[in-house]
This record gives sequence, structure tokens and C-alpha cells, in this order.
Amino acid sequence: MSVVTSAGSKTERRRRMPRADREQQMMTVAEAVFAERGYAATSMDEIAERVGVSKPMLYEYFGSKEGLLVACIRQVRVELRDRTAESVIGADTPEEALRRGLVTFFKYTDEHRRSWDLLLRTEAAVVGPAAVAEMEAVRQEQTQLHIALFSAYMPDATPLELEAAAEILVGACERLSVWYVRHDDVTAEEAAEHIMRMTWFGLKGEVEARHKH
Amino acid sequence: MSVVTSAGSKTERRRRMPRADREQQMMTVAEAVFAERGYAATSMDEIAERVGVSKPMLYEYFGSKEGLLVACIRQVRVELRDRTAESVIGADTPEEALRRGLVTFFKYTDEHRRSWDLLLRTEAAVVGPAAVAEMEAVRQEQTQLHIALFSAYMPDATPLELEAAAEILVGACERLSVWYVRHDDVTAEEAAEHIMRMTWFGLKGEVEARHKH
DNA sequence: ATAGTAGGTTACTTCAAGTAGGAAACGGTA
DNA sequence: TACCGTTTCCTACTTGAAGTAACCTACTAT
Repeated sequence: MSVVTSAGSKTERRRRMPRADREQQMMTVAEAVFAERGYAATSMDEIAERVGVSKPMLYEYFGSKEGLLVACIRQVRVELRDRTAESVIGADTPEEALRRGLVTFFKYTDEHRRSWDLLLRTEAAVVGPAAVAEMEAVRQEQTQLHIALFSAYMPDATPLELEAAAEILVGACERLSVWYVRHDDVTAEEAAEHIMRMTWFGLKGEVEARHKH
Repeated sequence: MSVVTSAGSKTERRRRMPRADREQQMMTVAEAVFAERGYAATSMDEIAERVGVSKPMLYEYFGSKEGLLVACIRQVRVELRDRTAESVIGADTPEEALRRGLVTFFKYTDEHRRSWDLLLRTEAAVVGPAAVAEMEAVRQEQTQLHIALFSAYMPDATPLELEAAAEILVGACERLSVWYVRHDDVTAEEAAEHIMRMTWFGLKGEVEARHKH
């Protein structure tokens, strides 16, 4: 045995990589393996092996298994936020802004089915405070966006009402996204319309009633 | 040292207990400890110690750590289902039925804040397929209930529309319940009204449109 | 009283998270 | 070219918790 002291003579020697690149590579692999096996069933050794590097490197860069997960979630969060924010600019009415944001959201969950599924299923006391906090941050950003939208549309609503409405919308989206990724026969636009029909027109009636007297 | 070979002389000897009672006791303790520390941070040794029994007993009765968690979730699921079903009977209109169900739901989350929080945060790839499946079953029951309600009210809706509506409602409730338990100044009735305003009146408009032509 | 069973224990194995301490590649500088 | 400091990376360990093997003891019925 003994795997020849070091491959070949001088070619095929150890591959070094700048830290930033390695981190990105690690996150990409980790996201895939987590999504494939589930967080709990994935060992750091396995991720390390697939990256082609040894375990202490993962700890060097991410501190812990949970740290690695948090980094993965954060990446999704940032991308989702940026995309949504971008998609909303230039909308003429709040209704149109909301619709565009919803479509973007469902398109994103479609393109990243596995990762999104991981995220939603990853949430947990199971995993530790940091990962939960990061997951909550994803929702928090959506919530804030919605509150901003609603408050522009219903200036006389109380903060409590705005919060509740935003939370409801976020919950509706989250749950429908799970349903949505199970249905290949439904488009992102249709999913967005389901939400609109159910929540927005409800809200709209509410708003009209407010403006009646 | 050496904690006297065995307490007292013959009083205070080992406490036996019928299996059903012991199981119930274990679940009660486990639910509390999981809620307190989080699932991942809780060791079977700790639960065993608090129960006053040794670890293999837990494995004897629940098979695994995840099995114990599943048992806890199942208990909540059954109670929530029974209570909701009971609260709905005798309602005159679908609207009233929905409202009663929602109030019961929020009251339940209020009474079991810690456990409910655990449940919602416990969901996870982190934990394994069985626990996830059990958690999904909780939602599935709510979803089916809503589908039944909706289909009575909108007989011409497609199954896909009914499903989507039910999923949205379940997601809205789930998320609002998290918000709700953070707000001591909100009653279960108010929380239910938030949902009604946002979703039901939206649906109602949808229904009226359907019946117009 | 005694056999059979349900409830119980101690003491282990195994596996994965996390760490200590050092080696080897690279960039610069003389 | 030989040396130095920095960064990347590794082997080999410790720790801790899940899960198990093997055995013991209180109760129950005849």
C-alpha cells in the first residue's frame, strides 16, 4: 500500500487557492451536499472530501458546521434581496410592485429548488441560534419590504396592522413556494396570482372600506 | 464519596412505572427540554436524567432521539386536530367556521407557546425525514380542513385553486402565529381577524366575481 | 415459591464535531 | 540562489453524544 509518497514526480502537486475562491467553492459544495443529504446527515468530512481539501480548512474559514450553513443561507438571502429589490423598481402602482416581487420570488425558488427546499426545511432549534437568526433575517427582509409597500398604500393603518399583514403575506409566500416546487404544471406567474387573489384583493377591499367615509 | 450503596434501607427503592405512564412522562419532559435548549443542544442523557431513568429506556420506548421528537410532535398534532374539529361544529356559515377554527388555533399556540415555537423551529432536514414528515402531517391536516371548507363555498373551483388557497391560509396562520406569540397585546380573536381580513374577504370577492355572470 | 415477563441498569462501541501543532507552497528580497 | 515571512493546508488527535449489548430486579399469576 502506501500511496506513493507524493503523486508523480513534480507535476500534479498540491493545489493552492486564494482564500476567497476556496470559501466560495466550499459554500457551493456545502449547499449541494446539505440539499442532497440534509444538514444533519452531512458530515464535515464529506464536504471536505468533495472539495478536495481537509476538514480543518472548513473550520479555519467558517468556524463550525453551523457557521458554514449560515454562510450558505446568507448568500441566498443577499441574492434574493437584490433580485427582488431590482424587480420592483419602475412599477407604477403598489399592486404592480407587489406582483412583480412575487413573481421574482417564485422564479427564484424555482431556479434553486434544492437549495430553497433546504433553507425552508433547515430552520430549526435543531441547528442552533445563529442559523435560525439568519433564516429569520431572510423573512425579515421580505417583511420590511411589504410593510413599506402597504404603508404607502394605507397611510392610516396602525403599525400593528401593517406588521400582521406583512407577516401573513410572508407566510403565505413561504408555504405556497413549497407547494409550488412540487407542481411542475404551475408557473411563477400563476403562483403569484394565487397570492394576489387571496391577499391583495382582500386588502384592497379593506382599503376601500377605509376610504369610504 | 460513594453515595451509600443504595438509598435508605428498603424504603425509597427503585420506582417502577407502567409503560404507558412512563412514555407520557418522557414525552412531557422531552418536550420541555427540547423547547428550552433546542433539539440539537439536548442530549438523551439529559432527558433521561430529568425523567429519573437511564438512557436505554428512552431507546427502548422511542427507538431514537428523532423518534422521541416525532412522538412529541404527534401528540401536539392530535390535540390540535381534535380541538379544531370540535370548535368548528355547529357553525352556521363557512365564514363563521373558519373564524372559529382560526381562533382555536391561535388560542392553542398561545397556551403552548414554548412547544409551538419548538415545533415551528424544529422542522428540518436537520433532523431527519421522520420528524419532517410528522411536521408536514400537522400542516396537511389543516390544509385538508381548509380545502373541505373552501370547496363547500366555491364548488366550481379547480382542485389546484383549492389547494393553493389552503396552502396560503396555512402558511399565513403559521407565520402569524410566530408573530402572535411575540405580542402579548394581541388576542387570539384579533389575530384571527387579521387573517380573515386579509384572506377571507379576498376570497369572498373572488367568489362573488364567480357568481356574477 | 417460583417461573416468566416487563421495567430497569451499567458499561460499552461508534461516529462525527472540533482542535493542536506542524509542514509545505508561495511571494518577496538580498 | 538562498533566506524569511505569510498563507494555505495536512495528519493525528480529543471530546462528546447517539445508540447498543448484556445483564439484573421488581412484580404477577398460578
